[in-house]
Amino acid sequence: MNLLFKALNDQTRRDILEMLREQDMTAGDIADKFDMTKPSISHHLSLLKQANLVVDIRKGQFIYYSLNTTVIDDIVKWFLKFNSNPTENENNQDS
Amino acid sequence: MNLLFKALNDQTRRDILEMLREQDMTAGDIADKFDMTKPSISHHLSLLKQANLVVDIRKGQFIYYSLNTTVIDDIVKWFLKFNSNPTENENNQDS
DNA sequence: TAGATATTTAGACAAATTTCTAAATATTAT
DNA sequence: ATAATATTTAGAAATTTGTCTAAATATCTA
Repeated sequence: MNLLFKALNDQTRRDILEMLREQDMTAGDIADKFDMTKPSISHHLSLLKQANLVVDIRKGQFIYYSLNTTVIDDIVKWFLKFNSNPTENENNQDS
Repeated sequence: MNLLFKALNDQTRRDILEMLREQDMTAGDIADKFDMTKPSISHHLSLLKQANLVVDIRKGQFIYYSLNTTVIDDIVKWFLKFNSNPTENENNQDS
C-alpha cells in the first residue's frame, strides 16, 4: 500500500495514469504531453512501475507503457472498508 | 484530490483512519496509540482535516476526531474510472 | 485566580521528493 | 562501424515532509 499511495501522491503521475486509461503510450510520447524533461517523466514512470500501476514493454527502440488495473481493485477494496460499518457503530460520543 | 492523496500518503495517517473507523477518539487517545509525540500526531490530524477525511469537535478540554466518509466516496469514484474501458464505454460503477 | 490537563502552534532539522543537466545504454538505420 | 533516436541512470540543487522540543492556547476544577 505504501508504494501505491506514494505513486498516487503526485499530479503528474495521476495525469499519466489518466492518459494511459485512453491508450498505451511510449515514454517519449508521454513526456511530450508535459512541460517537463524526459528524465523527470522517466522517474515518474519508474515510481508508477514500482507501485505496479503500470507495465512497460519494449518494442524496438520504444518502450510502451500501459495501465495495470488489477492494482486499482486492491486500492478500491482498501477504501470500501471505510464505507461499511465495522461493528454497526453508533458508539459515537454524542452531546 | 491533491490534499486527499497527500493525506493518505503516510502510514501513520492511514492507521489513524483505520482506528477512527472503529470509534471516535480524542487527539490524546489517538496519540497514545503511537510511538510519537502529541505534536506530531496533531500535525497528522491537521493534514487529515485539511483533506476533509476527518472532522473534529471540541467537548470541553477534549477534541474528538471522527471519520468523514463522504470523501471516501469521491476517491473511490476517481479510482473506478480506471476499471471501465473508456473506448468501449462500459459502465461498471454499480457494484 | 491558580494549577492541572488537553491540544495546538512555532521553529528547527534531517530525510525524502521533484526536478534539472550530463552521461550512459539500447536499438535502428546508413 | 558510425550516427541518430529513444530511454534511463547518476548526481546535484531546491523544496517538501515528518518529527522533535519548547512555548502558547483552551478548558476544567479547587
